[in-house]
This record gives sequence, C-alpha cells and structure tokens, in this order.
Amino acid sequence: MTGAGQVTLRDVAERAGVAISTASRALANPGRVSAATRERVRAAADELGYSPGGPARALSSGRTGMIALVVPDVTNPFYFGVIRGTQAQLRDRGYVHVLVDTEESADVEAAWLDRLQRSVDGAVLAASRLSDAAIAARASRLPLVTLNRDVPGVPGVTLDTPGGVAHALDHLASLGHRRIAYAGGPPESWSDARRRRVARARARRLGVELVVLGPYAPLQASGAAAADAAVHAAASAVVAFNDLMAIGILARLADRGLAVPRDLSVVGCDDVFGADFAHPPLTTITAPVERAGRAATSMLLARLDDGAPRVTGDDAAPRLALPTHLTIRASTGPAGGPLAAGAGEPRTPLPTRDQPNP
Amino acid sequence: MTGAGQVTLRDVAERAGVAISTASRALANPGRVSAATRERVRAAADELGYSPGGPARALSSGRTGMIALVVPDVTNPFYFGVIRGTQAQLRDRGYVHVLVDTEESADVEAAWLDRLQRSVDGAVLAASRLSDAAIAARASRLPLVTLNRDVPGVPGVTLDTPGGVAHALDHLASLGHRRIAYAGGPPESWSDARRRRVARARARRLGVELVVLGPYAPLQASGAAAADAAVHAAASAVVAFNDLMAIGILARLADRGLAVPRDLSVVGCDDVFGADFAHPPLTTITAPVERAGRAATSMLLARLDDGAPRVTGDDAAPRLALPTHLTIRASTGPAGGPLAAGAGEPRTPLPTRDQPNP
DNA sequence: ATGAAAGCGCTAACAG
DNA sequence: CTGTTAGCGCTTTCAT
Repeated sequence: MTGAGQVTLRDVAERAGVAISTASRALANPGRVSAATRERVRAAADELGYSPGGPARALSSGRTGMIALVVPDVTNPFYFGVIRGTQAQLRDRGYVHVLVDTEESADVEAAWLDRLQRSVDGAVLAASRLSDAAIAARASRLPLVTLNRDVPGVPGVTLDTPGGVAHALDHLASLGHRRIAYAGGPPESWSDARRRRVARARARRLGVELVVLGPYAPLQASGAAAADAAVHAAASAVVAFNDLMAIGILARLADRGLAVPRDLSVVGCDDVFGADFAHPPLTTITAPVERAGRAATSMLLARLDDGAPRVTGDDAAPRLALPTHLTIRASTGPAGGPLAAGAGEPRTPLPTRDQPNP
Repeated sequence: MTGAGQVTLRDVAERAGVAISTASRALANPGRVSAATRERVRAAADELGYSPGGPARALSSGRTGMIALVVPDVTNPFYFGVIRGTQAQLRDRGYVHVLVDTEESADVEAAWLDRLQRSVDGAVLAASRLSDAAIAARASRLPLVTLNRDVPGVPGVTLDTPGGVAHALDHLASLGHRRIAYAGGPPESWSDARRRRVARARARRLGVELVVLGPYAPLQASGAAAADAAVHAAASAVVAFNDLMAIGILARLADRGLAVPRDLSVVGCDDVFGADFAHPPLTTITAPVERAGRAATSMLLARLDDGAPRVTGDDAAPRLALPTHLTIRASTGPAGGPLAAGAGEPRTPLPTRDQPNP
C-alpha cells in the first residue's frame, strides 16, 4: 500500500482542530491566521511529520515548483557546467530540478518538451537542436529560456565563444601560423555554425588560410580523425569545436609521435574540467558555463515571477551574451617548419574510447 | 494567463464526442474501447495537441512517474557517472529525472527527501550522508535504493572500491614500497571508512607501514595539502580517496619539482574523466560508476513494479556489489631512494582552484 | 462499450 | 480571522 500512512493536510487540520483551509493558510500564509492557530497547526504538522504533496498543490495552484533543464548529452563535460549552474540557482530558490537528456535528437527533445509542458513551470533549453519555429511554438505554451541559441522572441543567454575563436586566430597568426584548421562540431549545432562563420571572416582579415574540417561528433573519440585530418591538411594549428575533441587530438598526436605545439598547435573551446591538466595543458577559450546556467535560470525564474508574459515576438525578449576569454597554455606555440615526409605514423589503431568510464 | 490555451482531456472528449472517462480510457487502455472510438479520440488528441497533465494524473493515480537522484555534490565527476547511468535508465523507462544536490549536508539531504516524498515515486541515494536510522525511516515512506552505502533493510548497490584499494597496496608492495600513505576523504563518508579499514588490514598483512592522512574534502584543491603531507610523512607512495584528490596531488608534486613516480607513486580511486590524460596518466581503481547508477535505478524501478514492499528490515533487501579493478598507468613505479633533503620546495603558492570552470 | 459520478490533496475565492 | 464551497485534470469504480 503506497498511499497508506501518508499524512495529509486533512490529518493536520483535524489534529489542530481547524478547517483544512485554515491549516493550509497557517502553513503557506502564516500572516493570515492568528498566532495561536498558526502555532497549533504547526505543532500538529510537526508531530505528524506532514509534508505538502506536490501534485495536489500543483493541480490547484497551477504552479509545480519544478523547472526542467534540457541538454543534448549529459555525458558531455560542457553540460555539466550548465547543470551545476542551474542546479545551484534552483536549489537556492526552492525549485525542483528536472534533468532531461535528448541524446542530440530534435525529436526526442520535442517529445520531452511536450510531455513536460504541463508538469513543470518552465524550462532551460541548452544548445537546442530544435528549429526556431519549433522552439517558438513551445515557448508560447511553456516559459522557455535558451542557452547558446538565439530564437526571435525567446529570451536566452549565449556565450561569446565566437569572439574567443577570433582571438584564438589572432593569437595563432601572431605566432606565425599561416594555415589553420578548424575542426567542426555537429551539423545541427547552432554554435558550431557561428564559430565557423567567425573563423572564416577572421582568417580572411588576417590573411591566413582556414581549412574547415569535419563535421565531427563533439566527443573525445572524434579527436583522432580530426588530428589526422589536420595533419593531412598540412595545417600548423588546429582549433577544435570543443575541449573534448581537442583532448582527443592531443592524444592522437602523441600517439603518432607528433609534438605539441612544435608540430601542431592545438586550441579547444570551453575550458572544461581536465583542460588544465591535459598534456600538454590545453590553450582554450574559457567560457563561464556555470554562470551561463545560473543566468539562464534566473532569467526564467524572473519571468515566472512577473506572471510570465511569454508568448510573442514583438517585444524584445531579454538576451544576455556572456564574454569568454582565451586562456593560453602550453598547447600553442610558434609555427614550426613543414613536417618531414613520412613522419607521424600511428603507433596504435584508433582509440575507441568515447566515454570516461566504460 | 498561464492556464489559458492548455488542452485538457475534456477538450479532447468534447471534440471526439465522448465522455471524459471514455477519452481517458481510449488513451490509456486502448483495449477497453471500440476501435472506432479509439481512433476518434486519438485523432482529436492529435489535432488538439493534447498531452496529459502530470500533476492531475499523479493526484488521481498515486504515481508521479518521477524518480529523484540525490547526490552530495553535482560538481564531482564521480557523480557525473552516477547521473549518466541513472538518466539513461530513467529515460528509457519513461520516467522523469529529478536531480538533487545536497551540498554534502545531511540536513539538506533529509529536508529534500521529506519534501519530495510525495512528489516522486522513489529515489536513489548516492553516497548518503544520513545515518542508518534516518535512511531507514525515510525508506519506510518512499521506495529508496542506496548507492555506495549499506543500510540494513534498504536495497542498495555498492562499488567494491575497498577491494581495489587492497589490490593497489599489493601492487605498491610488489614495487618495493614499504611506507604508503592513504589520503582520506570526508569524515562522514561511509566509503572512506571502508577503504581506510581495508587499507589498514591489507598493509598489516603485507607488512608495510600505512600512514593515514586527512581527512580532506574530496576535491582537487585538497591535493596540495595531501601531497605535502605525504612527502612530509616520508611515504614513497600515496593512495588517494578519489581521483580528484590524486590529480591535485600530481599537480602539487609537479609544482614542487618532484617526479612521479620516481619520488612518489600516486594512486587514485574511481577512474573518472581525466584520469587517463592526466600527467602522468593516473594509476587508479576503475569503478563501473555508470553501471552502478543504472543498476541502482533498475533495482528501484523493479521494486515499484512489484508494488513496492518497501518497509521492513527482516527480509533480505536486494544488494548488489559491483567489482572494480586496478588500472595501472604511469603514476606508479618502483620505490625510489629517500628524498634528498631540501628537495621539493614549492615554486608557487598553493593552488586555489577547486572547480573546473571558475 | 460507454457514461456518470466520486474523489485524489490542495488552494482559492467567498462568506461569515 | 476562520469555515464553506468549489474546483484543478485525471483515473476509477459503478451503473447502464
């Protein structure tokens, strides 16, 4: 018997000798009952070990006290930063945190959003794979805030990683690199498209060649292919879509007996856990991921408090762009001479590990 | 207007020209209505974009379709694995995943458990900081499964990291180490107590000295203090409570100009993300963390299906112990000679970073 | 096979 | 300040 023994407001009211509604008030709006009743009810609740039931409360009040965080892949360290930031904010504000992994699939994402629509008060969509239209449509039913994605009419916060990519190219150019590779992420990624665009523009302005590689899955395992492609393209430096790939590139190069940064300079994006103690330590674009999670969450909660004027496309939806910065570590250095022919034969087959803990 | 425009079963029923109860059945028990009505209702639901409301369903059915995962610190990579495993399992089974971070506090943990008690169908408690009694009490109200914690009468899954620690000591002893340090984790940690106990026993049996250091917070930042303590204790090897600390130890030793494993061998626990590409790669006790998360979750879901006979302490609560193994990488090697006096002066002040993304 | 009706536990107007 | 009265949206008997 699951429901048995569950203490309800009714029990508390009975024990305190008041009406249910009074008990409700005593607990929720302590200011609207006499001090005496308040105490009596509180005592009764304590003695009975009463704890309000979420669903019932949600049903009658319309507020569930839950917020969903939707990410493409909980496995990716980047999203862990987002999870942390969101979790911290929600915890402090007394909200329950619902975590959804969409497995990088737009359909799965849409399905969950629809399913949760009436079960949560709002959602933070991190790096959504959905189309603008699909997001906008859902935003008209559920308060939404996007993270690293701009959709007209929908509030969101973005990390200025493209700006960081531009700086990375400046940095590399100043080190004498004339042929630089960009190892791209998933084709559906809005962020990747932005970075690629900026990289192209900056390279042109700097007068250096840019070779676009990929697309690759944003995983460590993709690093091997990216590294090989970069070497084959005769680039002297490579900027990867994210640190995971960059770390994979580092591993592959080491395996091929190529030295970083002597033979190839490597730059990552995000500065996730591990970037600083990789070997060599990774030059990367440090992004305030956790802060972004916090910001997106408070934006969402603020909306809710305002009575959630969520629909629409006319008024300017709040939008926040967080700055990033280039963190230079040992994986970047002066451009070296051309590689000796035949150098860098792989010593072992491609690594297959794409998860930290198999 | 939040509730406006929300499609309810009532709307669907109306459009399909049937009673609400019929619509409900058509959607939930397709077998108990005529094929005709079934289709009519389905069509209506589709056209209206109907999606059942969680709270209402929960209120009347008693099942919320949500499971909570309670962890001490979402920031710790170890729990990343747990989160992944849990998430994967819940997603596949159609459950909503609620994530709770207790900030390593027993009080916070208890409070959330009480609060969620009526809002979720069950919970997985990872590395709970609660007392056995507190856990047992809550388990009598909410189906619970523990992870890395044994409580009489409560089902759980544990990782045999202590066994791994014993193997690590064997390994170190075989390399000639005679004085080994164990850098302990949080005092409230059940896991740490187990590991310490096993380490002591094994050291005695092997005839080597064991120096217990700590307790330390299970963070990378604690590595510096642990490294200094190990060096001061004249140990030639150190086993850390987790990889985070071990990685911190590596960093501190590098900073002091000490070589690993020449001057000190280092062993971690868990084999989290980053252990393999740390410098040098970390010898560690590989634990199937993600699998543990999955196992705990399916154990919980199995209980729920059985009608959750949860209370009790008499019958044997299911318990699963997952094996671990020692993964030897470059951070361990033969015991070297005693350190030269005056060696290893720190070159920079203590590192302060304890989070990947500041 | 379908409809009517009774709640699930709580909040939110209304009266007093 | 407190009690009464309606529901919130859905599932579930119970009749029909």
